[in-house]
Amino acid sequence: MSLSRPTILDVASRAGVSKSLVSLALSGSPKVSEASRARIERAARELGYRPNAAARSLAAKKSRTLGVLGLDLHNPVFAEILDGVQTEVRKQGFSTMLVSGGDDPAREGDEIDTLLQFQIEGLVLISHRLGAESLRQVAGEIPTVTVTRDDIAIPGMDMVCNDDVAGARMAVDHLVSLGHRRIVCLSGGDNPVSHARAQGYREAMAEHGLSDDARIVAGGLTDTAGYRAATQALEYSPTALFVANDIAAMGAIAAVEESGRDVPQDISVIGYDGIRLAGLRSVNLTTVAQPLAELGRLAATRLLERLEEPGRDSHHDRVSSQLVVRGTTGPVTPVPTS
Amino acid sequence: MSLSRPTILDVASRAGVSKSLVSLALSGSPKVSEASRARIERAARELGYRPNAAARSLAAKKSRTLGVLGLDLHNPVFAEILDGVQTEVRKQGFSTMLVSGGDDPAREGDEIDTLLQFQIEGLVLISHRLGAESLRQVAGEIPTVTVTRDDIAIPGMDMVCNDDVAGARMAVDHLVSLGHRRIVCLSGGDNPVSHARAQGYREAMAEHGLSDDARIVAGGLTDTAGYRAATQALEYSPTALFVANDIAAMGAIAAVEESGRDVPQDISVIGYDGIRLAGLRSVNLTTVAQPLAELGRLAATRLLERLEEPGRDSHHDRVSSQLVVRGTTGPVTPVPTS
DNA sequence: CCCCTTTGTTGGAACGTTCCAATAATTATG
DNA sequence: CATAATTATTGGAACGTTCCAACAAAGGGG
Repeated sequence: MSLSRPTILDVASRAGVSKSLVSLALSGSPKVSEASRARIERAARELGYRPNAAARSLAAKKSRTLGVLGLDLHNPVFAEILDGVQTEVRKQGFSTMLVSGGDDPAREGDEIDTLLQFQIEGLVLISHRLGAESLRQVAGEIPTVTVTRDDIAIPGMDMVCNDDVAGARMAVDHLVSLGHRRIVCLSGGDNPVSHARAQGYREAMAEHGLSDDARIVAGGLTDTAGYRAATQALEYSPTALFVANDIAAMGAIAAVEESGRDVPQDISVIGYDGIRLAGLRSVNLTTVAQPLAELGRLAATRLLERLEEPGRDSHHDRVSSQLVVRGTTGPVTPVPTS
Repeated sequence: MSLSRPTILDVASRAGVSKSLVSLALSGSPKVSEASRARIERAARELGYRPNAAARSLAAKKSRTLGVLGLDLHNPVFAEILDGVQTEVRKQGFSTMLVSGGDDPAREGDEIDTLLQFQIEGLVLISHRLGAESLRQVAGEIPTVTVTRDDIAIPGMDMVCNDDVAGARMAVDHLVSLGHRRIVCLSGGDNPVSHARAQGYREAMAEHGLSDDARIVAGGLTDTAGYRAATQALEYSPTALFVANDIAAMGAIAAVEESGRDVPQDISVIGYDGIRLAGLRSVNLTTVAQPLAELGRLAATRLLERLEEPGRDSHHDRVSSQLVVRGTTGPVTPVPTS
């Protein structure tokens, strides 16, 4: 048993060629004779040779690795986007290095630093909380693409997101088509995404001539935030709730049910995001589904394109979301005014 | 604006010292004078110097990076364990490189290969599907710890898991204490974890003198598998279901409710794992909770310990799980035999 | 005041690759 | 059959670190 890993030199001497030829052969160069290639491949296999990524990256000055910064692994939205990113990145022969910021926004900077130490060639930012300033700085240093965020445009940085305003409208349209008028919006708090969704709600309500019925309750993007906001929203005796995201919608449903009302019999609830969880049988949530994996795939594609062609203009993709009707929305039932 | 990143040499010349001293200073060696240290740190800061991890790993022959192989990012169990791993690993100044196998078990081998190319120093395997053969081979090549699996003992490999047999017993004990007798187990299919949980069920039923009531229905670990298995289980007209994991339990609840029965009024349901999701208000699932983050933290600790002391004996930790009573289990309601 | 220790500091040799210019071997061309 | 053109192969110089042995400078003891 060998003490240390075999290197390219071991392979070379076993195959009876120079290290350079081994390097050439293993990288699939066409100018290696069939005979040599076969012997080299055989030698490599026999020795269990595995290239040293650190040495490769050092010599080639490129790591063929992309960094991904995500907010939080528990967040299903993040997990599903990441999945799309990974798929595409791998397909193109790159690797992925993943870090997550956790609850401390300040740590996101450190995490990016770690990624840069590993000589990543590009950076995917998923639902991050970087300010315009830091974002600009990062994007200046390395090709960057952000996903789910389109509030800050930076030259040379690509953005991939869904159209939150349009999505929110779809949600409202759906509810209105079911006969709802008293639709309350449970907002997701003070962040760009939630603002856009609330904006779409307002616009759609106006279009339907329901501006007077429009009510926005301040909430958040978590289960408990949804619960609290819904509890508060019940004071407006709504027939439907448009909630800023799926997780909060689940909290809202719990609040509605605890108040003795039935979903969707008494109150319809619609979420946003289209996480898998929403499709589970016992959840069965109507929602505006973003093509999450597709967002990730697209982000990876844009980033890899930019690596090919560094100076190109910023791409700004807006993919369209889709209404997925499940069991938490239904027609208004006429209130027995007895 | 400089064309390429500053190196240690740039820092050295700016600080007026040799590259060696910079290296020493930046790695916190005590044998650097205060004056030099200050100047070096200042120079590094001014240049925006960031060490090149590839070069460092090459020269030092260690990467200070751990690899993590997980089954699937969507799986909340995995995400929560990973969280624990990351926390601990980072605390010790290591980085983490994450890959996931996806649906194809064969790809897990490739993924490990990628990790090894990056010169990872240790490997954390979370709910993987490697066979004994490959597992032995991997563990022979690199310090390895597996989480949530204790069926294959390999010398030099550490294992961290919960006691599934004991956990399943707790579930049954809980149900029995509520007066249940006709408790059906929805198994999680043909894998070591599910076998252990079914085994615990059997043992507990026997202890309570309920062997004659014991029924195991073949299921799976997904939402739909739980749904189907529950549908089938209803034929035994049970008063309670013990389901192999939380996700399947959610499917089971949907099946019970669709059949017109109420949870927990007519049928109690208990899951296993303790994913956060189970705690959401609208889910509110009673479950046997594994300390998932703790499992991850412990795995990382064991692995890092092994790096310190390579030859040591295998550790085999079995952490205990905890019953978390929520809203899906309740006392048996006497059947109106009318 | 010389030698010895301690404290700082340094240059050079790794580490395992890739890349390039140079060479060797082979085939085509006149 | 010599020479040119092509095709295969090679050695050496990077890449940016760490580590080590060696050296300089400064105190301390005799």
